[in-house]
Amino acid sequence: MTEEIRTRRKRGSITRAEIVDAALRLMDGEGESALTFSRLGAELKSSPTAVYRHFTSRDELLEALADHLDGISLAGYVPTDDWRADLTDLAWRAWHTAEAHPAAAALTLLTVANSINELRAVEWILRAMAVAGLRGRAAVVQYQVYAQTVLGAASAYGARLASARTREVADGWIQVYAPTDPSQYPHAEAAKADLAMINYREVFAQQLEMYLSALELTVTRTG
Amino acid sequence: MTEEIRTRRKRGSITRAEIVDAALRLMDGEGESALTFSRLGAELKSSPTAVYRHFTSRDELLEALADHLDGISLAGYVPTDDWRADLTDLAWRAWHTAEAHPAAAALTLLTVANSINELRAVEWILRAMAVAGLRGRAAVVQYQVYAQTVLGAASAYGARLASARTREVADGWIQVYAPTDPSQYPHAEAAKADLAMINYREVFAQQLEMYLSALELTVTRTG
DNA sequence: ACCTGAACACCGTTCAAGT
DNA sequence: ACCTGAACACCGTTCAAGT
Repeated sequence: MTEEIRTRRKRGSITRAEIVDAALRLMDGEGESALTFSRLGAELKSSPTAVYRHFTSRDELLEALADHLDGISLAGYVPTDDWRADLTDLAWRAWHTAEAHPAAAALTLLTVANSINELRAVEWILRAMAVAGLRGRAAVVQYQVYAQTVLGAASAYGARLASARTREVADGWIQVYAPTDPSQYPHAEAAKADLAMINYREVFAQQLEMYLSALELTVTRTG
Repeated sequence: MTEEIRTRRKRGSITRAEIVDAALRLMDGEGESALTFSRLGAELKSSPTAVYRHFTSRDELLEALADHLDGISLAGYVPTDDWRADLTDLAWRAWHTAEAHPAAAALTLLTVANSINELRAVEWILRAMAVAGLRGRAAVVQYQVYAQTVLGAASAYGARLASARTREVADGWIQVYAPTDPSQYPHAEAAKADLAMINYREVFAQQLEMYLSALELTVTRTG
């Protein structure tokens, strides 16, 4: 039993950025369930309710967290004149962010944040589409297809890592399917060993390559 | 003020299927926040704790819900010898399930359920890959790419519909981006009108078509 | 894998009062 | 968009007792 000693925090000493950092640290360490006002207060060495001076609700905090993850992904990114290299770079940045912050990525990557770093991402992706030769509606549709492909895969990866971490299962590998009556599922049964050995990074690499090839085909057919 | 009258439910009169149906009805009507033991009890005309005789936790109920959604998607599906038609059919079935049950789809579609209907889906998709000419590891990787593409898009769609429903925003259209300094984001600024008019069904159709074309190319190159 | 009501530890949020 | 502690309505889960 240690005595809880806490000196009153000075007026204005808590910032939104500090709160978002604390929230991310909690989720990285112990998953989504660790993100409570009580735990945040302890992490910030303040009262749990102090967070309400900076965010009106838990949802608003999550929106800020989504923007923060976008910011992490984009940090240091510099566009080039090679659209395919740029879209590959941006995709792996999202993937690595999900890998570093799985619980937060699973929770926020699929929601539209309408925030500043999301806008920066939109700008860079649309720029790459323009370099590829796409304009107007076609460029916007491809932005959506690209974003859906990358963010869907990254957040699924985050969800798998987060649930694996809480269930103490090995990372990156799918669980084995164990049908009660294998003869009813011949293809799944035959693929059992390969299903048990899937590496998600390789699947993402394949998915990205297929999308970019299809995009290149679309572009050359149009241009 | 109406008097709450509830007769004791008979032993064995509550089934897992009935509970899952009630859970889905609650989420369809009022979103994820409506899925509480208290609301479930009211829906089942039973004690909230009766659910614990059939599921050991809320998480286990969600796993059963995930399986139920897979079952809804597959209902009436009959495979053919046209792999491209089959993969298109299965993809739109997932999409329409997300459209009919957005909150439940957003919550469960991205998690691995390891359940019977998920196994049925794996079997049908691997069968289509086999018809396309893929075997072994290559078939399993393509199963993963396909599933990630379709489920990522469907659950993102569900999440958007669910948040639009709770926020009373029009369905199927993206919110307008409103940058504070438009000149910093020239491509996003120029695409503003098109971004505001995106139809997600069309984006999904495009994404699916691009994946299937890329798959066809892979297959013909290999075979 | 029977159904119920009371109880427990917790959670997000509000608000009057302190600096 | 200041920080705190008490309070409120709720939530998932447990458990002894009823059928």
